[in-house]
Amino acid sequence: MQYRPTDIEPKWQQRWADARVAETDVTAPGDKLYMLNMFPYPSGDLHVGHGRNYILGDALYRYFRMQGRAALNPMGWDAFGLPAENAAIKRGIHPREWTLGNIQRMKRQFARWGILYDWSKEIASCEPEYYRWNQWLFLQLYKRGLAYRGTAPVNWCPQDQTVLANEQVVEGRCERCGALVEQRELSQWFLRITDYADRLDAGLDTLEHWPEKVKLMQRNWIGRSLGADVEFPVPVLGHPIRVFTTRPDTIYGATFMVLAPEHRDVPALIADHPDREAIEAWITGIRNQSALERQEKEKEGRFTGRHAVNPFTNEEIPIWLGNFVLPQYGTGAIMSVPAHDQRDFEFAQQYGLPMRIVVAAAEGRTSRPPHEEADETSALQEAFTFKDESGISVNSGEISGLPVPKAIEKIIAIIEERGIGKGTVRYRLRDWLISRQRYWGTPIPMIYCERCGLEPVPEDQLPVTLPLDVPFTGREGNPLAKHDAFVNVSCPRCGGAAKRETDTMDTFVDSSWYFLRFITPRDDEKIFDASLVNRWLPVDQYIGGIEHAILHLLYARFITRTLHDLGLLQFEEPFTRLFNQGVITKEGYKDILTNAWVPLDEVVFDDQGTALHRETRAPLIPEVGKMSKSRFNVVPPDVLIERYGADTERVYTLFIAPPEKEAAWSDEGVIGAYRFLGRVWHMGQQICGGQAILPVPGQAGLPDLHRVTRKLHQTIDAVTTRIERFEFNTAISALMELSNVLGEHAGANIRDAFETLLKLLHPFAPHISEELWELLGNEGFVLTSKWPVADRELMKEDTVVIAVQVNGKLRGQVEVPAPAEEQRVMEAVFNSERIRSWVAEKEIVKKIYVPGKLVNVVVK
RNA sequence: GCCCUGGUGGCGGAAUUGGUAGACGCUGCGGACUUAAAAUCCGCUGCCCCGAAAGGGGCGUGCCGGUUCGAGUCCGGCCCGGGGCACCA
Repeated sequence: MQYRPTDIEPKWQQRWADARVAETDVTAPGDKLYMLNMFPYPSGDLHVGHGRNYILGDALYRYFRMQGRAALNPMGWDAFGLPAENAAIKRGIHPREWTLGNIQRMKRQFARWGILYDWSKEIASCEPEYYRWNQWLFLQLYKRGLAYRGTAPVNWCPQDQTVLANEQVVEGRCERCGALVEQRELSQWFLRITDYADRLDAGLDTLEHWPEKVKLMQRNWIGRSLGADVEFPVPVLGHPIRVFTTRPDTIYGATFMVLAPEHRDVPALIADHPDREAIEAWITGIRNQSALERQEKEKEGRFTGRHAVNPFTNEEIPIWLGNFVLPQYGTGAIMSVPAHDQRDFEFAQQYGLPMRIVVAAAEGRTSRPPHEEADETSALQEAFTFKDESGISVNSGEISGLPVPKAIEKIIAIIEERGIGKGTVRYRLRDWLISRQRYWGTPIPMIYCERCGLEPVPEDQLPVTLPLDVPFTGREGNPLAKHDAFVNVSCPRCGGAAKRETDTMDTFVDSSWYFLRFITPRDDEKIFDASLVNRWLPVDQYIGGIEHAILHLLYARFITRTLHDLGLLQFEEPFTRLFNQGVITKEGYKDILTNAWVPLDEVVFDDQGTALHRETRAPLIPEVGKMSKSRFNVVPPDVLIERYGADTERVYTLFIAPPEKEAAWSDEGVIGAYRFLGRVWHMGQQICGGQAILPVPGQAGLPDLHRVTRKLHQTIDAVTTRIERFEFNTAISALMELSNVLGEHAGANIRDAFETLLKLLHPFAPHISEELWELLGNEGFVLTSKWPVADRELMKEDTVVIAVQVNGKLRGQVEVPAPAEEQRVMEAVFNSERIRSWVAEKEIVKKIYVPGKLVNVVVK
């Protein structure tokens, strides 16, 4: 019987569904294991690139099931967001309808891939049953002062008519639509994530099973830096200006001060300046710049005409304004040490400001700066940082002679003693702006009353339901604001007329706690059952794309901590193990002239095989990129499954490359996986048809079943350890090797070995595994059978081939019975004619024996 | 600029602690089966040289150098690709 995947796959998918194999009773005892794939945004159709993520998770899930673990593997939908609203505007479909339709399609696709989720726990963030807990969570944070309303310059996307988070601005453009982002001052809702900056940073050290890369990205994002706040007296102001520095040890070298143009003392400083108007105009110009513009501008400054006093040298130092000083970071003011900070150096060079060297290279440092000895600052070409033991303080009073770290310690002590500042820690992290002027999101449960002011919606009135009957024009901001019945409410405190908040929440709020809801998804009394959640969480294995390495994971870690502080959770880190899979790329065609991607059906080839654009006859270049509709390089799973089956897609997807790496899809490569499964299929048919009991003539006239057994146990061992290490590609290659060995013994009694192969194959190709398992007369699912255990004794080889080297060059090999004892190996080596000829008449200096591997004879 | 990665055949990729580089798969070539094609099966396939053949020799993991009996793996210095951050004081 021919291997026809389409004949068997739907049948098994149905059987797994009917038997509810993936449904987990979270109240039952057992060795719990919580697996989770990041819940997807239901954007519609899935391609094979998406498949990698889910196939990987499913393979792992099936493996753990067979290991006897009580594994939970739920799935849901990150269902709020902009694309649904855009679809409504463009095509007149209601966002809800569009979203639910996509969910149905994607669910069907998951089933076709043979992926098992516990659908009894399905959640969708756009349903009131889910988002009411978003609102509840918001109210708890509000009560604790962790949600607040603030005015801030925000990134405004003129195209989408909405506010974007810093992280949604990529190179000054909207992450979604690519429009140039503008700066606007708006009143917004924030979550005080900066209160947790230290804990979020410190917590990274406890995440042993997270990729180093992700931890590093988080660490950089939080941007913890240690330093000191120091006050510099400013006689003309009557109060000092506070600066933040990470290098208080260089304070003797602070020869000027630079303020952000937005600094609050600037108006007073320039009040009497003869060119006041020109400076004010310059400041206004900078204020109107977008973040991108400001970043790209050269360093530029203006002298205020005023001076501060360096509290250590007691010198008067000029106060400048500089576009490179950021108002949001530190105190918006810096002390400039041009000799030891590159930015200050450049600024000083540009405006001819003085510099003083206060750090010298330590003894024994190989590269010494040119100015040494002479204190010749003019010889400096760039700043010399020396931020560790390689630097020694000089010309710095009481800290002179100390290595930099010691000097920092001591100067902070002095600063604190003198009461002019203190050691501080600063973070790059900003508070999380969650307001969105958008319809398709969770309404923020707040009310504005003219008499009472800001009033939270009482908890017993939740959810604040998102009205469905709104117009979608794509203009003039949020459609919710035009829904009178939604907006006009009575104040929960005084009962008078009041207005509802029309901002909705950033969808990252939805995804910052969804993993908690999966345990008790239908609970309408509370956000989750704390005792069950504390048993099942943290998530044991979280799987998702690297694109969520910073924001989603950081927000989830933050919200988990706030719930911990509310006394609901006993843990602070939501995900114990994290795995980020790589993207799948595929070649597409790009027009040389316009640099635009060209659909495949518009590509023709000339005699030389050069790709041409059918329309214009312009040459095209093949280019590899992430699969996306705009690149016309997607591989739809339907076509693939129709032709080769889901098992083939699964095996190929996992075989193509190590899962964390980027992988290039190859249509030819798929055939290899298909052939492999075809061979397994035929072997199964033969064994089932009784062709398996006849001995085939081997070298000794009999099948080498010993070799089969050995290979089988080696494979059990290899597949098991490789799955545990996420080395799916080599796990599958081990199975191919086993199937090749079994193939050589096709006529022998390999039935037991073959059944074990089916088990090992199950995580990767579950349908064919179940089908052949049943064909061989077995009861029950392979999925619910027990994962085999390797017998180390049976894995051992009978003979050992020892490589023989002379002076490190391979000169031959000898075969000895296992175990390869040194004496026997050496005898064999020197009995070999061939090898003796290489060492003949030379003095043997040394013999090196590596057990079971090689012998190296060193001769003179 | 800073940080993190990676560089192995025509291609995707294998290679515990330094110990026979190229597993497994794709492609390509040759053969079997077939009226033919597809599918399937078998063999060969890193490069170069000697040989009719059996066989033998040399080179080879981005480049240069070092340590070692022995280096894809360790050390030093470069070159190139990918990703993240980017005036964060």
